[in-house]
Amino acid sequence: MLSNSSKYAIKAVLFLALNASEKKKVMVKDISEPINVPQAYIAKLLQSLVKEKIVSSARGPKGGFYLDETNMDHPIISIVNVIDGEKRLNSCLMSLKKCNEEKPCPLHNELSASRAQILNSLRSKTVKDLVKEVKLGNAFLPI
Amino acid sequence: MLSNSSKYAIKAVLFLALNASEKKKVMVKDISEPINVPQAYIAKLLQSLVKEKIVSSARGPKGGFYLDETNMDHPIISIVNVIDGEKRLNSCLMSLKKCNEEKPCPLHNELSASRAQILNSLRSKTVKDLVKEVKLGNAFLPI
DNA sequence: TCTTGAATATGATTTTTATCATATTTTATT
DNA sequence: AATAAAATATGATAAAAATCATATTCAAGA
Ligand code: FES
Ligand code: FES
Repeated sequence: MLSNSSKYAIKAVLFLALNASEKKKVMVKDISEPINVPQAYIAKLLQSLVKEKIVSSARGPKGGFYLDETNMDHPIISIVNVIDGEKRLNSCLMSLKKCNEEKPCPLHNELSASRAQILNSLRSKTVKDLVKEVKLGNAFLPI
Repeated sequence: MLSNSSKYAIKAVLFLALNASEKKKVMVKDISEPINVPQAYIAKLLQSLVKEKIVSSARGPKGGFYLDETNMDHPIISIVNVIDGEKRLNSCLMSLKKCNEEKPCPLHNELSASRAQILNSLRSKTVKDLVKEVKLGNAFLPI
């Protein structure tokens, strides 16, 4: 469904949203441990996210990663798109290509509605939305 | 979502259901071309499926693959389980482990219903069910 | 029973994904 | 300006998934 890398990235972004800010940046080594992802690995993922402006960063002493207000408004799918590419969640369930709506495969009619719902949630839910759920105690960050 | 291998396997099974029978077995080379999967690759997948009794086979001249009546009644998920293993569709969307229902991740509440629907369809729909849809012209086999 | 046509078992190779390592660049602090 | 602390760029290695190759086994038909 999602690659390991995407899962890691989502965890990291949410962790930052909850624990960092422009005036309290967090370094990779303080991210990797609580989210349980190897440091060098999450560092690389974060770099990709910074490049696409999904997260913010600053180097040098007092540097680190954080999310600014615009970062918080990104939909979760944008994280997945950066890490996994656009087509991962989009390909036909029976072939490697995307759905052919005129000639749907036998799984399409059965499953496409559910899949569309998932896509839709990932598109509409922002980092801020998920953070709110965690703050309300309705959801938890898995390690 | 599903691995390439699972998709290939599902295509092959459906192809057999539509084009083979105990008295009209089909050889790998006559399966691989129409479903557009390399021969040696689909051969290996079919061998796994035979071992788990998802498809039937016979060797020697006049041999080949086919589906008998019990094969036709297998749910699609059993194909996926043989090829991808049980946990592929089951892991938590944010971590590598399966859902923790008591402490759901922030994506869980949002997405688990849709995911459960998908699982449910794969569990309830049999090979025979999908074949029927194809025969009715409601669905098509992708190459 | 010999030959031939098929699946099967086994394993090698290639590609992709995941993971690790490090030299370079930037910036706050002294 | 010099130092040190951080991200960044880049690339190496390891593991897993996908793909390819082939020798072996089994069964039908001559
Ligand atoms: S055509 Fe296969 S899932 Fe849409
Ligand atoms: S999907 Fe994460 S806890 Fe269920």
